[in-house]
Amino acid sequence: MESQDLRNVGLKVTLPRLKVLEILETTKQRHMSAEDVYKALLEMGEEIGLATVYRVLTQFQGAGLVSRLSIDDGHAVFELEDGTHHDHLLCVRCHQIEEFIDEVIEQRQRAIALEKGFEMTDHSLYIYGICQKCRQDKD
Amino acid sequence: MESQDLRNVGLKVTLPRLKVLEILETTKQRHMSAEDVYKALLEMGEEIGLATVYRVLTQFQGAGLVSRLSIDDGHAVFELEDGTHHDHLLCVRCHQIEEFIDEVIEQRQRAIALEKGFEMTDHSLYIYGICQKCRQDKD
DNA sequence: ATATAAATGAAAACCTTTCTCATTTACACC
DNA sequence: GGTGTAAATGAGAAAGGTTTTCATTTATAT
Ligand SMILES: [Mn+2]
Ligand SMILES: [Mn+2]
Ligand SMILES: [Zn+2]
Ligand SMILES: [Zn+2]
Repeated sequence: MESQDLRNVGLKVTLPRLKVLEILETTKQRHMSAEDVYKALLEMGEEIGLATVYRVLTQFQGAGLVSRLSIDDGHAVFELEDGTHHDHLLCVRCHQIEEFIDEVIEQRQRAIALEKGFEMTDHSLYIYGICQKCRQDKD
Repeated sequence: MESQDLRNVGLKVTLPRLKVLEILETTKQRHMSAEDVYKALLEMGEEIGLATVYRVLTQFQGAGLVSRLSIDDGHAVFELEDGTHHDHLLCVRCHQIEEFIDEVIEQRQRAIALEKGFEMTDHSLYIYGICQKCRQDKD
């Protein structure tokens, strides 16, 4: 049960938090905006305010339950944290998101930070492009 | 003279465009937000509206005179285009920006896009961290 | 059950960026 | 050098995603 997940990270067990967690765990799309989550809640019959959705997602991020991607167009999407770091490919046509891991890139990033005297705290890498399906549909 | 630079890219020579170009060429900080440029203009005694600064910077970008970076916090910064693609390291303390080029990373990105069937149109890579100076100051 | 601190909903505020529209300006032409 | 016309500008409004405010509701410790 998710109640324990919430208590484990020091959050009180409330209906909005349980429902948001449920959405994230059961929805087919792994990457969701706050608006996506909000709409999914409405469809589910839960009248939870958008402000609360934002608050809950931000708390989840702080608690390490979800991570937030900041897409170029000033739009954030959230995904359940699974412990494995990965980066993203984004289709500029259909907005589909794919994930990838590349240890060579990770390594080079660490080397560059070191070279420049930076203590790396984070990094973000997005590859933008046109996905296979969109390229077939028409170009 | 910059007038010719503007004509070369098909832009009429106007005072706002000349002054914005002058700021970008003479300021010590290579990476500037629209607000930064706007303030620099005010200090220079030029009363150019912020909307115009945004318009001019966007036109310059379209013309290939400047490039725009989208930083994580939904903030854009502009820099004079010098023809060489590069990526950025950002200090999360003092917001200093450093640049780097890494052909290994560039190559891997192309390979990943290919692997996933994406036609890459762009990519953005930011390494966040604490710069050398900020680490010395106190940690 | 009760008290208390925390969480919520609704709406307003925020912040950066873009748009609207009346006014000004650049530049081609005479 | 004037003139006409389309383009550029400034001020402010609007946009759009996100955060804040504040009165009300809720979770949890006692
Ligand atoms: Mn992901
Ligand atoms: Mn740069
Ligand atoms: Zn696509
Ligand atoms: Zn620093």
